[in-house]
Amino acid sequence: MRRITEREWLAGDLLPNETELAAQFGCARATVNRAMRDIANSGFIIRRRKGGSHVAMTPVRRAVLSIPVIRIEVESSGKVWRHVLHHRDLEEVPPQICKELALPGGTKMLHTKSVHFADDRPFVYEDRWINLAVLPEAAMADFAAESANEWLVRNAPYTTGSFTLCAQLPDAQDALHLDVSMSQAILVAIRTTWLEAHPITRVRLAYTPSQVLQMQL
Amino acid sequence: MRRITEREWLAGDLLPNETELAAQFGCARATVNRAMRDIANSGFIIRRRKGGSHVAMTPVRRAVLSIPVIRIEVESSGKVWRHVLHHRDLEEVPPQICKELALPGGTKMLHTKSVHFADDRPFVYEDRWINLAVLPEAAMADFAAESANEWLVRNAPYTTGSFTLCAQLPDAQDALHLDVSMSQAILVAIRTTWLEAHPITRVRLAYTPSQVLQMQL
DNA sequence: TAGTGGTCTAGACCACATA
DNA sequence: ATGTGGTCTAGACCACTAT
Repeated sequence: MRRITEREWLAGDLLPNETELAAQFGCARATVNRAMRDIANSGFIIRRRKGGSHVAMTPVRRAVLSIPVIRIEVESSGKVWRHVLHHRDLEEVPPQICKELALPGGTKMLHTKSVHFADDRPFVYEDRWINLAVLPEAAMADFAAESANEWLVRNAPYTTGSFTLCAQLPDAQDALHLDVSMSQAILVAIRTTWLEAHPITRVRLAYTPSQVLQMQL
Repeated sequence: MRRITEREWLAGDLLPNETELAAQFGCARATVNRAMRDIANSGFIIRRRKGGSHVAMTPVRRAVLSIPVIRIEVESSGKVWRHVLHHRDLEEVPPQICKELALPGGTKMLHTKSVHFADDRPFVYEDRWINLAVLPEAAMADFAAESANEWLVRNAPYTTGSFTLCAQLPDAQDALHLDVSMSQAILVAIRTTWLEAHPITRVRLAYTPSQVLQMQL
């Protein structure tokens, strides 16, 4: 790492192999392997069998966003979390969302709408669809007592998912629930999770205008 | 992992220790260690010496955003990338940014402004500060030929950084350079990178309104 | 104080991609 | 065909921290 950050080894350069580095550092090959695997995970080098290890040409810069349960997110900033369930019904899924989830048109899912508060100020407005075909227990869950967000984290392990972020102007519902004007930009996150090939849940989160997302490089 | 995703081991449960698991799987303890370290890194378990390994209470879900060089980002969507440098000057850094970078007020840095195009349509407007104290070579670089974005990726490895996303309405400069109205929400990313304790660069990227950020869970 | 994970070693065999 | 990283082993000692 020192040789890379101090530009002694430049982008594209071939590094010595593990055996050679072990000799240089006077340690076992396994120790070098462990270190280089960590460095490769962090994106600074590219490793290939037979090809050797190279300093990454365009260090793949990755930002990692931690997504805690919303209650934890609020409470960890020292505020009091509260949650109001506005809507809960079995409904036909809009065509666009059906397409997103690769489901046939006219499928019905559990639709919930709720607002999370931080110190009695709206924090995020959540519009969620839950697939009862995969998760029938959700029909019995009391989402007024435990938020759907938290219930799902505890009860619905997933194998894959996607997360999309965009900037929008609040629609009428967003503005009403977040208590903001319709002329301020807000962050909107759309998240879907899947258990193998089956969609579990699709949620749209509308954040209040002051919210930012902080990530670590 | 199977026992966690199939909810045989629930949130908070104590896992057997490494020696016990090695016996169960009929492998060496080092192999169990390697596997559990990976699982801990992916957020499913929490490990503590003497305390043992527990299934994470609120699985910290992480979304990973890949940040390629902007030219690559444009070209990988099949479009032609082009780049125009509008401004390049040694200037006094505004107080707010000085504070952000933990620099004394009145520090001077290289200030560049440029627009990246995709198929001749504005893609992102970049407003960047570069710390010549850490990176004197940047004073000589021709950012009209190679974008500052790309030059820095090739020439300025960093050790830490932060990445902040927010939704904003374009200011006059954004609107002008991106050729959009000032009443559409846009995504704005602010990114800083550091080499140890020294700030290298601070950039604000204003995206066009249609842009979204896609991440993998 | 004792038990856990963290780390390292010296050696071995294997899978894979490249020359 | 060959050299590289990938993985595993059996053992050892250490650092941390819960009890």
